Amino acid sequence: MEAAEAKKVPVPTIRRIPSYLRLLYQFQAEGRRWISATDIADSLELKPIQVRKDMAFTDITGTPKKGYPLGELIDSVRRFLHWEKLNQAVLVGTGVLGKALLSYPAFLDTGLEISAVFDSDPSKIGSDIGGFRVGDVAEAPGYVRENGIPLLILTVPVEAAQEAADRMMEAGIRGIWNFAPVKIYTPPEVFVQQEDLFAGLAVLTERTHQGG
Amino acid sequence: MEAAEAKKVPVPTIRRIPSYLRLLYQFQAEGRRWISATDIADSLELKPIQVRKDMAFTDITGTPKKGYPLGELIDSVRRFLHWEKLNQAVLVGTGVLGKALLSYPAFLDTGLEISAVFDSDPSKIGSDIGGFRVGDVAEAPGYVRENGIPLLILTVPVEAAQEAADRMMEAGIRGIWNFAPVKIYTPPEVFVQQEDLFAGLAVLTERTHQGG
DNA sequence: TAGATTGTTAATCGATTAACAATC
DNA sequence: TAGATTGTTAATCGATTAACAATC
Repeated sequence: MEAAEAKKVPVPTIRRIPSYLRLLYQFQAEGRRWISATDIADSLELKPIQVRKDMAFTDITGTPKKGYPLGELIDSVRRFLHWEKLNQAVLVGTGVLGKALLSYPAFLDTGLEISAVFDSDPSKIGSDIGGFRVGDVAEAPGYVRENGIPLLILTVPVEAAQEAADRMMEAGIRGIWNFAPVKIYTPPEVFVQQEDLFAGLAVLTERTHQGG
Repeated sequence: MEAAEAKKVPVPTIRRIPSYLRLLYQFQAEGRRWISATDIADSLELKPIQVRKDMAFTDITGTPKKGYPLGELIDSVRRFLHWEKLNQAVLVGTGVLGKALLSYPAFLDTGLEISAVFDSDPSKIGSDIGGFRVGDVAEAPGYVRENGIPLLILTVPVEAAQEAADRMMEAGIRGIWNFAPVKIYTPPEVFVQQEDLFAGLAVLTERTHQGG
């Protein structure tokens, strides 16, 4: 017999929540104390019912007529995303995309902490990129194992992605943020978030040509 | 009275199709002539019925028992995405993300052509980034209007995104690929593809903590 | 031929939206 | 108080999956 499984939160809900959080910080900067689902929905062109349904997945409790207490709502949303604590990651692959992520200013307040950076290119190993000293990818698994790093940001070329992922999974990686435009195969306990620029480009070109 | 509207293709379908296309190029490199939905599904860990349903939105016709003729299928998929012809874009904002996109090697075969690059920072205007000479953003609307550029790649900071989008829409931009993590408001005829890194990060952190 | 595969029609599943009682 | 808003339960909508006849 099994314990009752907590119902999985729908992916579309998870994806909307960071946009709510950004808005909540804005409202906070404006000195607001209470925020209703209607306030959020109006700003993001969503329906209030959808915002309420999403918020119900966090542990916030609203107050009829007033909405949600802003400070508590921010905390609740951050806990939901696990952004209230540090999420340590190693980044493998210092091509243009890897470099961009290393210098991306907006990862503050997400709890994402890139704690080490690796590459296989001897001409890059030992160099400094965005304040990180680039290590030899051969040393990455040891680093991950010793420090119990849960997350891998994978920004290597397509041909190198599966091999790199395999080595890091052996070292205990639990989740992979994959920017290489290729499917990587993992056992069910390792989660892969595929970031596919071409999927986005496809939606752009297909939809822009509609009726145009 | 209206003409019968062509049924809109579901966004999840559009997003999967570039991954099919990459795989088809691989099969082509291996010398294959016929590809079945099962071949594709096995490689991508999808169900064959889903691949067949997706392919039905392109203009390919398969052959029972054999599958799809590979060359025709590639053409059909590229036409579906409008990647068989040039998709001209201007890029505004040469921060880390903009630079990365300008140097991103994988945009070949997508029909995306960045034809000009602009920034508002005087220290960047006139400089060379990834082989592009950076123009003054003030000149961007004129360039877009004169050349009939349909697409805008928006990689400016959050605070500048709406204003930049507004100027470019006045100049006739039809679709916006927005990398700034903020909602931009557009009239219904201008399509926005929001590329939100934080949405992806949210899925990664939420799912990786599940049961872990 | 027999069996693998397509394309179509129907069933299922899951997310969004609506309705509404409770309430500060 | 009256009205705006929450949280819950039900209805709708759209995408995925199943079933199956047609067929090379």
